[in-house]
Amino acid sequence: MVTPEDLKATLRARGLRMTPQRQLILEAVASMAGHITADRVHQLVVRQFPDVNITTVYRTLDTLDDLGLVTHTHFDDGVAYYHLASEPAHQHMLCVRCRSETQLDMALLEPLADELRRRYGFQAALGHAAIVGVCRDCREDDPPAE
Amino acid sequence: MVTPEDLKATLRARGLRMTPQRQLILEAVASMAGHITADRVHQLVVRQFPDVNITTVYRTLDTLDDLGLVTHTHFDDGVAYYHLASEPAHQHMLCVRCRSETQLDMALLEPLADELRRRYGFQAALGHAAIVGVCRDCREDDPPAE
DNA sequence: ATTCATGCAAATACTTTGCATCAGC
DNA sequence: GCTGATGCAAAGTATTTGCATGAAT
Repeated sequence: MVTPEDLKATLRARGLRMTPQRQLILEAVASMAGHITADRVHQLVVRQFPDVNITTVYRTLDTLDDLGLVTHTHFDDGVAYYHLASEPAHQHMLCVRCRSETQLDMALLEPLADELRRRYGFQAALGHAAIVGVCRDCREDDPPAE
Repeated sequence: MVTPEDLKATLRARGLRMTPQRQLILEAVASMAGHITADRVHQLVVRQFPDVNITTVYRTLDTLDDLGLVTHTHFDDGVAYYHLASEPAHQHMLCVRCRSETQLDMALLEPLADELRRRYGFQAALGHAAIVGVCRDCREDDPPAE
């Protein structure tokens, strides 16, 4: 859990300032167990402070990402989904047919990450993009080609 | 290699029509060894036929995707990158620091795909999204946290 | 002749930028 | 008071939609 004091300290270490907006936006991300979009963060923040601008939300999420407090993930729609960096690493599988999401044990990705590191020296952020495909139920209805 | 006749046959099987635009757009995708964006396809097509509209490019790429002649991939910028479906399956690793791309042997992803199929019944399209991370050279300059 | 495909313009969704004002330190 | 942060408006990028015209069958 990231307290306002933690946030302030982290900001100051970089010469940045603590503001109510930054605190609110971090709290909004934290309030969401899973992922949240900039737009949704804005909706939540505006309930309490109607004048906070969506621009500030984008800028702040970017700042928090730089600070390492949050990270973001892309599904297959070009939208950035944010979550707390302190959350346990995880991954999602997204069914392109029914749009259902299945949470995934990150341990399954470790062997691949190790292999990429060993073979290519590449430090893969495998949680960064959701895995898309076709889920079991949809395959039963109409199996994909491959 | 997809000939105009192949295209026509594939289209007709679905009650769709053969048009010069569709042929040109498919050729543009084929001409590019790797990935190509809708915008880039448009640039290529317009050289020969200046009046072809970008809307038609988007619609046609979508149609070709439905027909299974092309597929698309997302990197980390929300842009769709297209390539021929008949190309050998492959994958890219994208360095978020230097934006360099490394081609990847798809065989490395097979174990993971198998595991996801076995455990979750999920047919993953692992080539659909690039793997982002930090490449060897950038790690040497400034290693990432994890 | 029918009906799908195209071109054009406008709209949409997400995100970024310029700039004057405001507020944290 | 200095300088970074914010709000607002406007622009930017990728993509989609409505509709009248045009072309494939």
